[in-house]
Amino acid sequence: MKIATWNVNSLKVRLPQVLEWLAQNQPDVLCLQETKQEDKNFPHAELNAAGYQASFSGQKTYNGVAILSLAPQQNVQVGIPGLVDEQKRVLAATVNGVRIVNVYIPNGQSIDSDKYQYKLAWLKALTAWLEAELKTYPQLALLGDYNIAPEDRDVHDPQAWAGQVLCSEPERAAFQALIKLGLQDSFRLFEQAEKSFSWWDYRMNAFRRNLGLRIDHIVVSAALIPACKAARIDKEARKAERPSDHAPVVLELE
DNA sequence: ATGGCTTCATAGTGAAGA
Repeated sequence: MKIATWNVNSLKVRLPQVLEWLAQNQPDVLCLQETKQEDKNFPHAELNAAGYQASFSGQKTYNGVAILSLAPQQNVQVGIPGLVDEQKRVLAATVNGVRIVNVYIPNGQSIDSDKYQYKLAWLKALTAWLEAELKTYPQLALLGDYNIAPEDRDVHDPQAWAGQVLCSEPERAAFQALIKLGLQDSFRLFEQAEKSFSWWDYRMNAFRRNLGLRIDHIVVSAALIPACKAARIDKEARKAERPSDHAPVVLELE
């Protein structure tokens, strides 16, 4: 089973690239973030024709998540139960017995912003929900755009980013709080190249210069660890014409 | 250098992303 996550920064713009990526990679599950598309405009037909079923929770302009899968999805859940949030950032479904939780964690903008406080409160709610979700679904993968670089090695210039949003201690502590639920960052289960990133700014030729951050993750429960076979970031997708600023992250399971 | 690029939105001295 191959599962993946990709912040596509507009599914409308990126649909041809998503279809091409599905054809080339044949994932069992692909979680999308920043679809920026209302549900009424979701491209069912094109994805179905490619062999994929889809659940989705979108809105105009911002946010929006979708889960694409070859196999049927059960117990689809939209949003974090009990959290009042207009922003469409969470979608969960069970596929082949694995609980897939797709998240677009808030960006936070800057540490002195209200959005940063929203991010931290949101992460607290996510963690509380996942603690319960893990009891129901021991085989669980949390995939998505976390908007957190967990360690300095996930940052091209740790000194420049020190204390900044995406790298601040409270955000990293929130990431570790998720890990403490009994989860692991699947990317780090395997040897990886130094300076492996999943996002590069559109500006300043950042991709060509590999000035990036690793902020997209696939974190898995203990029960799934033995099944993990390989993890990688697909930098090729970032080289496309008119790419998303994020690259897909892929985990292969037995 | 608080810029730079891309998207969606509207026609803004734009907003937001990361």
